[in-house]
Amino acid sequence: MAAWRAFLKAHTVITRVLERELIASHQLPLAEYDVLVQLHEAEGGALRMAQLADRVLLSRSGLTRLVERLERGGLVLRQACPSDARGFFAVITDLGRARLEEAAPDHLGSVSSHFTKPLQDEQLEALRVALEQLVSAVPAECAASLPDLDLEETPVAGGNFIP
Amino acid sequence: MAAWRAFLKAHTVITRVLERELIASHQLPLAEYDVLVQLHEAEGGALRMAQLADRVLLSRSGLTRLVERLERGGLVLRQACPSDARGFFAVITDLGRARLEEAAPDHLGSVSSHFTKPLQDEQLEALRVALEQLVSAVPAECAASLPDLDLEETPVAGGNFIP
DNA sequence: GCGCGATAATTGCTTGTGCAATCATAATAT
DNA sequence: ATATTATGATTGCACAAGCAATTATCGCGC
Repeated sequence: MAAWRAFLKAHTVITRVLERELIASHQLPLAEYDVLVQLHEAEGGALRMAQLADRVLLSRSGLTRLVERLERGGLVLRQACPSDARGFFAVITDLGRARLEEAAPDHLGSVSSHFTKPLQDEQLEALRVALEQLVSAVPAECAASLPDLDLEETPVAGGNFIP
Repeated sequence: MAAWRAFLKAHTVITRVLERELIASHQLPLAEYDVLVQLHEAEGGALRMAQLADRVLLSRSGLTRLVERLERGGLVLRQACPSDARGFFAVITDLGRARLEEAAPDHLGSVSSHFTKPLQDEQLEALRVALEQLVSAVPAECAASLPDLDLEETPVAGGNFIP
């Protein structure tokens, strides 16, 4: 139980600090930063909406609006999927990459100082293992009842992006 | 970095599952449950608003409305502090205790099956230690800039409750 | 080929939440 | 004593996010 409390507290505290720091230094909310990272890491800088939603741990509707905001800011654009008329890609723009590369060092620094550095290497590794264990331990029934949160990567029709 | 991602994912996934289960079984959001627990554990079933806010990891304004809701439901009541006319106590009612005792077993079961049980005892203990370390590692300047989140328990004027 | 269930994404709606500003009261200093 | 500053709590406001319902399209069975 103490562990559970610590888990909740650590999450809120660290999350808030990181968000503050990222906004202070680059006017970029964490959620938006995360989208940029995921797109940047993805092949062709593009990802289907559903996949992206899974990776940034957001409901599908939440992602729709988030991408909307980013599109307004010119950091991302939406592009219809050629092979599936229902699908859309979110694609990172040059401006998006620029902003990301600008913000990344500071944010990585924040994560390091508030998450990585305070722990010893073995502690960090143990943490990772334990947390991944927790996620994969969530039984299938539960996962199913969570509308918008896939635990395993779900492949999406329409394949990968061809720019 | 993998550890950080795992941390975020574990939190969202587990948190959502627990919330769903608690609502499904007892129509009780996690935040409200948490308030009841904190009050129940507190001496006299009462806590000053600020203290309560810290314990449930909520901003002060957030807590104001949360207590408002609970008061409407009759699970909690607000009571003026005799020694400090600015202060208020949130006090758990009998109905509140009843609802809590009703919900607690199921919720504890949920925490156990999604958090405690999947880990070995040593893992869990290591997790607790690491997470507490993280929280206490947050530097004072950062903590100060977080408006509504005290890391150390702050004593509050007006002392404890005398029913 | 046609209809029917599944799937991708969005939209309406509601709600919970943090921040900044506010009000009232207490504590402190002069 | 009084003025100034600090503190406890609340309110106005804006916003992000989930859920449920909707729309459009795909793919399967017959």
